Amino acid sequence: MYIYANVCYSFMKKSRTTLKDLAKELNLSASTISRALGNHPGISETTTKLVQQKAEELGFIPNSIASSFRKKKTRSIGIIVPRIDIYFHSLVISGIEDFAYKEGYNVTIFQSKDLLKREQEITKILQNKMVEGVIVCLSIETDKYDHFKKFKRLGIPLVFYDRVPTGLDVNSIVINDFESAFTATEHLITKGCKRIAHIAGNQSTAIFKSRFEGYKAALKKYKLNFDANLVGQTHNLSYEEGIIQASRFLKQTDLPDGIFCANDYTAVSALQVFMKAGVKIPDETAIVGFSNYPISRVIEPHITTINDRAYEMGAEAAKLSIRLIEDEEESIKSETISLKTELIVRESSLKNC
Amino acid sequence: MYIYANVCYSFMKKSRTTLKDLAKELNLSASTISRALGNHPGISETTTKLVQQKAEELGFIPNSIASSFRKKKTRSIGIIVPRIDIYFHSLVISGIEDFAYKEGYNVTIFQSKDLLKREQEITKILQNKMVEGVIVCLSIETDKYDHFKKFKRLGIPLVFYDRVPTGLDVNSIVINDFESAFTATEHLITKGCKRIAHIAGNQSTAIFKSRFEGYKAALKKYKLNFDANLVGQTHNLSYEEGIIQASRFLKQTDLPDGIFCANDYTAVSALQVFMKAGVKIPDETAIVGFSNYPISRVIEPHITTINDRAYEMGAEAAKLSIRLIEDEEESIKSETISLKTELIVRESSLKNC
DNA sequence: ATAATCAGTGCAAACGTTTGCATAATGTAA
DNA sequence: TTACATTATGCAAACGTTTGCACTGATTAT
Repeated sequence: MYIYANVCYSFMKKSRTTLKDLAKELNLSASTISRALGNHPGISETTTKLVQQKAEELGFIPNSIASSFRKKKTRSIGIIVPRIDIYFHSLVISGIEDFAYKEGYNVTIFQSKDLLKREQEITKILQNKMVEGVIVCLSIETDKYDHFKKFKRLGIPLVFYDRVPTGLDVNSIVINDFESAFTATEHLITKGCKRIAHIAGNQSTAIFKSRFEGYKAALKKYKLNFDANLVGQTHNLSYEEGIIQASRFLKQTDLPDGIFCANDYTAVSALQVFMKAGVKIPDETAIVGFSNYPISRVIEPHITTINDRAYEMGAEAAKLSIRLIEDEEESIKSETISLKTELIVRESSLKNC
Repeated sequence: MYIYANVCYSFMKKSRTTLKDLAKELNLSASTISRALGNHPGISETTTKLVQQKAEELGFIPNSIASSFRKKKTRSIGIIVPRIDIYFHSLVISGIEDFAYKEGYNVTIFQSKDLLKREQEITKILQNKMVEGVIVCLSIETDKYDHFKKFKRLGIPLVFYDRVPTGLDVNSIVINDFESAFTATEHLITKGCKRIAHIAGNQSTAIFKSRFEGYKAALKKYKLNFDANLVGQTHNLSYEEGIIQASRFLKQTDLPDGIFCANDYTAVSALQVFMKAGVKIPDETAIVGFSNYPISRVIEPHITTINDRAYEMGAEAAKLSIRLIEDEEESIKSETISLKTELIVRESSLKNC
């Protein structure tokens, strides 16, 4: 006795309709179809209409892989960021995606997780001609740049943002950290602060070094003493490190009457540590942060901070990248675009003076 | 007199070395090269070594477009999110990217910007066989799902997360919002709250409706009155809307002694509005939020909240998507994975009872 | 010694689209 | 009418890789 089973091959390849199918259907050549769909001027209007209608009817979907392969254009951009879930980067990516979308490009994202090794792996993947341009924010570990050299040889334009290679001739989008920090510190000074502390980021990273320099330059300009005891070095500007440094400031015999923090997280720490100790913010100590994180406009008192233009940075990066992709005569010169930041004044620095 | 210029065509196509180049160089056929590079068992060890060494030497980079084209496999996944710069989504994407990267897939990201029309456009783009799987969080406007149907016909597996189509048989990763809200409310009740308010999200969105239902169910179980005056409906759970609703609660003759908020932003609003009015948190009014945003563990008092497992949600979505892509016999059944949430108890609900 | 097996390699087609060039059909000017 | 320009379409190659099949020469089994 035998039992016959009726097997249903649900996975049978649903083969798509191709150009050729359409061609056969309409008794035209594949080339005519291709041109008609692309609104090529050489094709008569009637044929064009006919083809487009039939394509719609048969649910024709062009195989963009085949097209990319033939045209050697993928219309896609690769992005390497340390992590996506850092607010700053998510904003930048949003700016990139928005601009790229408008221009008909799509974006493929990779996280280096701040590991040099992973960053190197990713560059290898991206070189397989999957992307026409690459936008990068370096991992914190990155201290050599050989893995990026191949892109140049392959004619794939590279744009860096925020954390950019030092001493190299590259395209980059940055803000002027020095100037921004100077402005922030100056703001505290004009509000009457005389003894201004700084919570600093990792000094091996150029941007945090610049912020520190900007702070010192402002002090110098207004002839205020620089006191090393009023500088709290941190490794990664975390909330917890901010608490440690602010607590250290609190132990000084002479309290600082202003604190410029290299980011908003540590500004929150400083705010909370000082308030808990009974120090009045901003009247006894004013506080300025950096980056305009969402929390800065929510925590009380709201924190004065620097708008670091993350979204615009992304949009500019995409714009530059696409220009470099599409420019016939690939420019030899590299470009650095520096975005104007903006001081957002809120309660945390509004002392009556 | 003539001046001769030496023109340097810097844009001359730097043509890559191809398989054929390698083949010619080594007097082997392209197929042998291809197999050797893929460590095909049919090729002798000596030849394999030889080829790989030469490939390295000539800086051969496989053209993955050609490979994708031939193999009909792109190893890439498309993601559609409302916006990248919402912390929740950036976490989910991080989870997706991490898992996908480990499996050798890459991810291409699109933002619907919460617009149905843009979502529809994106689905069209994604159907061009650029991706093998698609992961989606619906736009807030989306109330019809026809634009997703083509994916099924094309055999491209679709996985939804968080905001998923209602009444449709789809793959999805969600948390149990009902149960989570129930737990959160129950927590307030066991802390002694008798008059519990709720700041609710848009009730046309399933997840916020479920949270509201969970809140009501907990009240019912513990025989507490449901008071419509203690429910603040919002459109998008923004910080500002939270302030409006919390202020409304404050005007009641009988203040709520507990507030369950459908997200952490509105929990912050409630916290601040009540504190400013001199209400002691948590002793007079306890507060619980939802989603475990970074701010909830930073603001003082720290906010009790629900960990909504965003990262894990992404990882699970990627895992399911890849399984569906690689499974030969494309399963007919669709799957819904519900992740366990977790109540994170912090100061804002720790009243002495 | 013959047949069968097997390891190692090559041939050639295929994937679906695009595009330079050729061709056919029509219109226009001399 | 002839020559030429114009318009609309088709032909066929190309993009670089992968893969089924065929082939060769060597080894093993009968």
